[in-house]
Amino acid sequence: MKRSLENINYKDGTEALAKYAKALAHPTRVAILKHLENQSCCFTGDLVDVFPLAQSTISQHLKELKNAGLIQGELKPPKIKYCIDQKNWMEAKQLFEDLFKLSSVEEIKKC
Amino acid sequence: MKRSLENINYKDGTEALAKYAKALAHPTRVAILKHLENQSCCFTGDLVDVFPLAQSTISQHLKELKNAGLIQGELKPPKIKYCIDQKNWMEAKQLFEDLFKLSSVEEIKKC
DNA sequence: CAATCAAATCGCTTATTTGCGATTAACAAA
DNA sequence: TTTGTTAATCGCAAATAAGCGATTTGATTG
Repeated sequence: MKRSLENINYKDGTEALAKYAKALAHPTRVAILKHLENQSCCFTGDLVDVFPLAQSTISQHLKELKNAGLIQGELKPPKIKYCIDQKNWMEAKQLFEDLFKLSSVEEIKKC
Repeated sequence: MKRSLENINYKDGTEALAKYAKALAHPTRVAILKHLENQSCCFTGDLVDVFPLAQSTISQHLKELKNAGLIQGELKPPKIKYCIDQKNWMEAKQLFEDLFKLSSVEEIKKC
């Protein structure tokens, strides 16, 4: 992929929002998060039972959620308990809120 | 990519949320939306001035935002005025709100 | 009709994502 | 130390996404 040489300077929070959105950009990952919310926490093994996906695939999705900072893994041998990462979860919540806040007030009258 | 033969039945709203998140999963598209919010509306030409990206690239991003339903184009010859699609924008807002609502209340005490 | 201007689309390249099976690593328990 | 269980990682294939220049389309104006 040819990329623009000059790297773009986005406004504050834009890239962070995109990062979180990317993590949410797959239905399985959204479903995992919803499952985490309902079950409080869960193990990878549980998810393999819930979704018709291979263990490696689930693990990969968990990895991406972890990389984005939305979840964290707590070692509970012989399993790993995944939980929502409250700090980043709240940051994401705020970023999405901010994005949707503006327009809902201003857009209607101006557009 | 080998796909699971059985297609997964996600809970209501999960795939819609993932669809919107995917549209937001690129900083340029987030920036475009913020720009739309600030400027009320804009033309593709304007965006080419704002971002160091080719016209075709901007157009592609606009197409994806349009496909996701987040924006709509109004013909204002010889230009096209893009606006937030209020109906879908509100649906997206609601879906993200719902996702983030649950955990913020329940998760802390249970986890 | 011809010229013009904006925006979409095409064709191509490269990067990333998604998925799987197989293997490896990590850790407890026997 | 060996065994068993769980999750991560590797290596691969295929699909998508991201970017660009070039071209085409669509609508207006001369």
